[in-house]
Amino acid sequence: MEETNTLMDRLYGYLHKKGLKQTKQRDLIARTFFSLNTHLKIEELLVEVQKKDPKVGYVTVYRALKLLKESGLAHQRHFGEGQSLFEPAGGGHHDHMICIKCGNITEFEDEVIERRQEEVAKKIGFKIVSHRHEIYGACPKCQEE
Amino acid sequence: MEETNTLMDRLYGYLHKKGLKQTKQRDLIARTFFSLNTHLKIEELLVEVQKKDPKVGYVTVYRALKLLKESGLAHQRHFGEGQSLFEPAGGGHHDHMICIKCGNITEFEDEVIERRQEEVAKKIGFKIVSHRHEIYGACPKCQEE
DNA sequence: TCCTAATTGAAAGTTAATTTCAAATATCAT
DNA sequence: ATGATATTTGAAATTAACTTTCAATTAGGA
Repeated sequence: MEETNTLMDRLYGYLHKKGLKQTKQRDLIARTFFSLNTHLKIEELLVEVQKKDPKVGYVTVYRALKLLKESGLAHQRHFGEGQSLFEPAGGGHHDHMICIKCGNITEFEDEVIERRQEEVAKKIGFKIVSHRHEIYGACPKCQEE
Repeated sequence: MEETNTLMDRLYGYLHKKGLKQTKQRDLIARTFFSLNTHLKIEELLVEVQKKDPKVGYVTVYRALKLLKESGLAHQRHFGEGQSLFEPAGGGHHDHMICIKCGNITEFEDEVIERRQEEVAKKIGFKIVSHRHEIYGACPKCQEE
């Protein structure tokens, strides 16, 4: 996968810059994460990783994701309650629509909302650093039933 | 406080309807919560409640807030990480701006964003049940320094 | 007042995240 | 290639926030 290799290179660059090491576990975890290219719980990624190497433990996946987050290559999301999800930080900014029935997550981006939000903040003199906008409801598939 | 009494009446109505009991602890907790009228962690509300009655425990505050939530008189929010916050559900819907320096929370509501969000969802056939829109950054006061 | 179901509070249990630590491993300098 | 050394790994222990359990207490209708 093309994209995965680019992201791996970025990871190697970060590791080198920080004096950290390249290990086979980290390599496997990051590669798996990037190629799945979706929103995953730590446990879910662990399962995928263990298909390749059953000896890798939860903590190693946990730490690898933490590292990816620090390096800017992954985002950690906290939808609703429960475990957090990680997603590769490939494209630009986007927000999320979460199906409360099947759990499916759709990304969206809307220029009008983004701009309007800037205006709302400016009006009260608030300086935006980040934001999250999540829409919960039923995806098309789950409305059929 | 006028508003507090109205909310207390709504609570009593709910309790009666559900066959639940009116107790001095619940009364104190709800009254304190409504009169503070802000975003509070369970622990924070506990501290306030204990100023009046030191014997009230964490679990009782926890359960009282759960009840207020079920009755629609409080909303539970999960900003960032850590503990959740509860706020009285007095007014209508609103979203939040959170200062990442001082923790101050400002509410906002914008018709343009609300409407636009409906359109975005409609476009992909997603049926909105709820949403949350949080803006993180620096409040006016924290930008001065 | 009495009876019964609801409530309280302390302690125990749960869930997800995080830290600790000894053994293993990667990288740097020979 | 070899050795020295700092990093990494994985299991187990710890933490943090929330939730449940259970015996004793209390509210409120009969």
